[in-house]
Amino acid sequence: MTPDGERQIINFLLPGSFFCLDAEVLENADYTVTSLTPAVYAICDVKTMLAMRQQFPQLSAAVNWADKRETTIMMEHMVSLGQRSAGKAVAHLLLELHSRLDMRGMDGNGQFTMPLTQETIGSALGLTAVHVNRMLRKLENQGLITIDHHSPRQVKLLDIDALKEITGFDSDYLNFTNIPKRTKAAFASLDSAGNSLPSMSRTKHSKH
Amino acid sequence: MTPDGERQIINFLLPGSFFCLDAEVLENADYTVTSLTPAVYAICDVKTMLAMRQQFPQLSAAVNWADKRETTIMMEHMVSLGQRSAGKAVAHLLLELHSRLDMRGMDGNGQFTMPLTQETIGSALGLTAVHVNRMLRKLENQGLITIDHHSPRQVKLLDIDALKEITGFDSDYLNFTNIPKRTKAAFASLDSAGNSLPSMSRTKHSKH
DNA sequence: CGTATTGTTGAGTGAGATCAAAACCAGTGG
DNA sequence: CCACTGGTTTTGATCTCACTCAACAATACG
Repeated sequence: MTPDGERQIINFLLPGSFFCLDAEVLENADYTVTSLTPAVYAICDVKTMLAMRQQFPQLSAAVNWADKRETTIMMEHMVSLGQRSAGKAVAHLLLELHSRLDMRGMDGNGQFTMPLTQETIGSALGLTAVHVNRMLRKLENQGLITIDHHSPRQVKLLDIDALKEITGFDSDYLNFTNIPKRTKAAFASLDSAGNSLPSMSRTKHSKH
Repeated sequence: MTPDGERQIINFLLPGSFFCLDAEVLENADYTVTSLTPAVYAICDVKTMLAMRQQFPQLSAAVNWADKRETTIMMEHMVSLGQRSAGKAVAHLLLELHSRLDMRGMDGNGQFTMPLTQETIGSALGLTAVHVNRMLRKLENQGLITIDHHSPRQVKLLDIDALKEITGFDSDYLNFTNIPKRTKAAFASLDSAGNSLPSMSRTKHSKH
């Protein structure tokens, strides 16, 4: 929140998300977490977390993977905030939510329940609720989406390919194929080599 | 970069920054890193990194601390992109750069060298170079800053308190007092207790 | 020097904000 | 079952901040 009462939504947590991982190393956060729906969550205290990281390095890496994925999504949100027009930003967000839910099997071909109000969408994209409304209506008039406002709010993407084309949506930033080969290789060699520290880092100089 | 050639700058790396830590767990990044000035950097391969994390858990936590700090700065940039007016966003960025350099002793009372062009600032804040120019000129006319455009570009903040007041700048998000007590305590107890996994996580339910 | 990059300024335009009012809907309580 | 309430969506009219286009000045650099 800003001093004058505006808020910026940083990210949307979906089922399966880790959050507040910074509590491990940061004294206090300058953000808050609120739930838009009833939700189930688990708290893991710092001591447990750090013990886990020491005893199960690969599990620790997996947590880092999930964490970095959230950061990547944040970056994509920054692109929407800074570079995309209102219409594209709204459509992009719908595609993102659809994609993230889809890979957990939580949607049926383009349709998903979306508990976000237009005001909430606006707070995420830096737009007013009024303008979000106009953009949604435009997408609906273009035959790209339909929205059923009866709770629970349902969104249906009618032409995903067209939406992707319009917004330049590239799902690569969501579809990480899990831990990369180099990471697996590193763990494998660490297991066999008895944990000796490999080569020192190299120092390089960049041109302007 | 977007398909239509626009770019969004995610963050500015200053001397001492870690970057591309996601290479540990992500196959490929959808961002690039470029240097605006000659720079010196070191590469640490994944294997070395993971070995370090296993052998020196506290060093690992320190790296995570630096990493989370970057994420916090990104969040503040999202606030600028989504909620702040152009003038406030520009002033806020100047205050941030000043603060970050100040805590490394790289500025002299409000003055620092800033290799960013107005186009670069625009790409970070979602503004055009022309409008960044107007905002900078306004700040200068208000007697809040001066800029010397002879290379190396010098910025001087004449009234930091006024700038903070105007932009709602709160340096808390930069001034983390290093590792928090709970983290230190966790490490201490882990050292003495022989690394047994403490209590399991608790599951909770949130209301709507 | 000459050329490319960066900064500056003005005039006109437009995307999105603001203000305001009405319709719709989900709960609540009588 | 209905009236009442608060939150959400919808639409119109107006305004404004920031963009676009364009020209020129200043500076950097080979």
